[in-house]
Amino acid sequence: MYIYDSVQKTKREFVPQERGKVSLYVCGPTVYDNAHLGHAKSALVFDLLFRVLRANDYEVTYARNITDIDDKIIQKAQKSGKEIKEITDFYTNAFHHEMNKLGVIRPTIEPKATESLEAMFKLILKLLKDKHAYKTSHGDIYFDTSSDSQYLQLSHRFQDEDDKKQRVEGSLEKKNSADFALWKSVNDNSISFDSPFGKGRPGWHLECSAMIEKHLAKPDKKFAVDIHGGGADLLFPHHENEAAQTRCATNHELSAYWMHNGFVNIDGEKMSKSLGNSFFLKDALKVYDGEVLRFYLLSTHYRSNFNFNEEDLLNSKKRLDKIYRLKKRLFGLSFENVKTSFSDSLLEALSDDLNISASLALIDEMISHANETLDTAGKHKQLKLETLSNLAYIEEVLGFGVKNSYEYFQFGVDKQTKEKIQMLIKQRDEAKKARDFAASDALRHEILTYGVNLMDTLQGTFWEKI
RNA sequence: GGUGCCAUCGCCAAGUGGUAAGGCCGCAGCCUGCAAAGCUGCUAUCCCCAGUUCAAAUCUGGGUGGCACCUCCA
Repeated sequence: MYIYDSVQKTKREFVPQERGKVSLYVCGPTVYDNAHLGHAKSALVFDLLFRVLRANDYEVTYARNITDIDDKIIQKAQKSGKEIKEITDFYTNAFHHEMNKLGVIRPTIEPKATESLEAMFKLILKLLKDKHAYKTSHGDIYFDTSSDSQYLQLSHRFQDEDDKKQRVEGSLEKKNSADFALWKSVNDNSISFDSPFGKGRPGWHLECSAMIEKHLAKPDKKFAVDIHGGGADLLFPHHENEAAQTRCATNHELSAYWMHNGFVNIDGEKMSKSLGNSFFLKDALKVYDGEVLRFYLLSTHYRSNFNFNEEDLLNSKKRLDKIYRLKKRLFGLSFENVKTSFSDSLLEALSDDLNISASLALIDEMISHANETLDTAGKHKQLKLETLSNLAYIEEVLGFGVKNSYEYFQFGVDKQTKEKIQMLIKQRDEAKKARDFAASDALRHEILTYGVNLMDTLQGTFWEKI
């Protein structure tokens, strides 16, 4: 398996620290609002990585955190008068529900910040003891970036001297402008946690380092985890800061490989609430089948920036449709797993830094070949078994084609409409039998007004939502 | 201003030194009562200029254009 390491900026062979075992940590959502398409993209990319690692016979421990301590959450709580937990539980549940619809497998561990406070205290105490952190007169604790000679090497940056002075003069008793809060003390009645340093709240960056130490890190290894992932924007400052804390507080580096997924734009513009084009996943899921979104969001290489637009989504759906039509052609056949060269090729493509394009090309070729053979030699049993196995493999590794074909093609059509369509199809079949093509075409026209396409096959007439 | 990324057919998009994958759209044909679906065939020399090389979309230099990050952010 090969992975592009966005810190070393090269694609290199993936070798885990422990033979056959992989630890993977991905920065998850802050649960103060609904998940948007960018969250979906990130979750999907690492879901694919998770699946591909497992298909390569690795035993994977995959942790994706839930940030449930955050200023935005607190603001929301104060404004709405709700309890913090009420808010974070709501959005955490919504997130899980939506991920489920996207076919995202639950990570092995989903640590929460609120459950990792002890691990955070431990890190802070160690950093204070070793003079990598300092306390201000207000009781805040900062990480001293000048105490880490390797600071900024992860994100390949250097410090701007002028900028540095300006910002430090500005406020906060910070030693260096880049110093970041490990602990923010709270003196009033707002929400806080008790700690060895008094009441306060942890800094965001600390959370991930602490969870990794608590759940994944092994003391005798050079790196805390094998792979650390997240959105491209997290490389700096979030990952830089995480890496610095871990490096200074423990005897290991944070991660052996770093993976960053590209951003999702909408119609060429960055998603943002101020622009009003923020596309919440829950809204997209009302209009599109979760798997269509999964397929579309995964259809471009994970490192590229992704430009979301409806036209591309619909084109992409046509490609997924082909998988389901083939599946439909083989409906009812008993499954029997057969080894094929296709699965090897597919895994090879995916194992090359998740080369999805090469994988989809292989899938399309497999589908065409299967359809061609089924057209000419419909009773080709071996081919049918192989094709079923291939489709099963695609389901397992890519999560495409996991639904029932008929349900897939009827997404978003209510029961009443379905019955109506069935009735019209029945009438049309009768007209066809009577060779009254004028009547049959008129009925087809009527059915079309429901946004439905008809297909006459040897097995009968089927319909698909367009 | 600093740092970095990208530029391949009308659209989406692989390939990163050995002579351009795949999908959508389009055209022709097979199949079909007609369609749809499916199948077959056809469609690009890779932003521009210069260089390195037997060989470059792929490496180097210079342009042009787009984008991201610079301490809220997947």
